[in-house]
Amino acid sequence: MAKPNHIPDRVSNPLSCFTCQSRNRSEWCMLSDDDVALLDGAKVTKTYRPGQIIFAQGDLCKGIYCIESGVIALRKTDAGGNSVLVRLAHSGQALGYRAYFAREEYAASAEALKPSTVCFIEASVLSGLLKHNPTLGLKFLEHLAQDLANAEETVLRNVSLPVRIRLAHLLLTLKDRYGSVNDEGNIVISLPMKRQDVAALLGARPETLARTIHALETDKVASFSARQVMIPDLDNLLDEIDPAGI
Amino acid sequence: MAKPNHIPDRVSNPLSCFTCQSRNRSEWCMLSDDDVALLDGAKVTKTYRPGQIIFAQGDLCKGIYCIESGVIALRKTDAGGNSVLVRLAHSGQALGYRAYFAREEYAASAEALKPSTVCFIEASVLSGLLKHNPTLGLKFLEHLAQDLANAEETVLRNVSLPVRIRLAHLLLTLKDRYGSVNDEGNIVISLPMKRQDVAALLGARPETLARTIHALETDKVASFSARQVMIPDLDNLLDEIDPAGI
DNA sequence: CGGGGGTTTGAGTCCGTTCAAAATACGTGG
DNA sequence: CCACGTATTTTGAACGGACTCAAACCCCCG
Repeated sequence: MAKPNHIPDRVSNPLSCFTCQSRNRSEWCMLSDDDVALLDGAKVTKTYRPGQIIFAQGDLCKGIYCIESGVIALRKTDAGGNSVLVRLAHSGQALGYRAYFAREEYAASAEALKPSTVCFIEASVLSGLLKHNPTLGLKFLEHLAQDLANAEETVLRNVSLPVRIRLAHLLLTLKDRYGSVNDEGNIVISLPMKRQDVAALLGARPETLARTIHALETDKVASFSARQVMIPDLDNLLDEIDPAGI
Repeated sequence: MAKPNHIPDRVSNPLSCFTCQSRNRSEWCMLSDDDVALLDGAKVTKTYRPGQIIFAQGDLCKGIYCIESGVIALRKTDAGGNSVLVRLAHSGQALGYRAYFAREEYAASAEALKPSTVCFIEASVLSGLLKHNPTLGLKFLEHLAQDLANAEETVLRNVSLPVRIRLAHLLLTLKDRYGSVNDEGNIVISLPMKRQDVAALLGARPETLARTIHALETDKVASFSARQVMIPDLDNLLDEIDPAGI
């Protein structure tokens, strides 16, 4: 009677919202102690292993999720089976709020890329908090507005820039979260996903990505091995994005 | 001392928010009479002729706009001069709320495509209304969430569908707002924009659009003349989008 | 040590782009 | 209302980036 692998583990003794470090970096940071207590009592915490699905595109939205730790990919697929990776979500970020506020079904699937702990907050609890706390709504407004800016930026980049430059842009943003500097002073990025997903994030095929990676290595801009990216000189990468160096 | 053409006309005797038909179709529909009075007293109404700019990408956001009548294009341009048309906005819709809620500069320019009347509401007035009316914030949350869904849908379509099918999709949505049926029972769409803008909406070059239009005409799906599109049989258009007819 | 998913490579094709020129529509002033 | 100049749209030819399909290669894991 082993548990099927696709069922996440319910955490029986989860972290309290009061001590949750992620909360301070999230939209919940301004809640009163009473409201945090409410949140804490209502949340359901689960853990997901890489590949497990938190919610699937088309599912009814019954609340929103909050990532305590881990990395989640939001993947969107069309009728023809084509798919893109909309974005990555990290600890402290909410999940599923778009569908919640639009009163729609999920327009994307959420899949754990790393072992992740995620709390679920039911719609009724959330709507209570929102009525109670006007600034909570404003936080979500800010978040959605920035998501929208990112999405529109992506539209523009996808139609106007070749894959090579889009990849350079992506490495630059991944560097901030997943980058470090090694002994030789090179920037090293530990990618949280496989090649397929990097391609899906760029709106390109895996084959195209492989070729583009090869080209960047030939030009000494970056070297890739498994999920490690080494960038010997950041200026070279920046030159990709802005050849003129303006 | 004629007024320069790029300066919009300030309307000295504008329509009251109480009688504004557009308000009922907008996020403002649920305001109390007191709040409508506040809005009415604070708004500044201007008219714009085709080509005039309501706000420009990079400008500081000092409030939001509300379209009383007309058609506005939101255009986004990158450093290299590439640009896409993000969306069209119509009477009853707000403008510039993304920048307002994200506390950012405008990420796109708003340009009148048709003669348009637009009201401006200052940030201080708006923030007062938002504090006062939690449901106003929820309305904007819903709007932003739907905008985000559209933007992500656009990302997916742009990377996975050819221009021809994207154009078919576009015609289908334009039909709802700009379409009518003529004497012979054909659907006729009066495009509110020039070819360049249709291309920018598809994320394609004008030349590509011209060729694609030619192809659709050859296949008897639609015929284009100036800004009129005639669709003799809607099924043909639907077949473009879903060739299998599933 | 043998699968099997993921990645890479190769060859060929297609779609969309670029650049240039011709045709057409448009607005403006006479 | 027509003529003119300008902007837009269309057409053509050639190029190129990304895709498809297919096979080989590689890990990684059982």
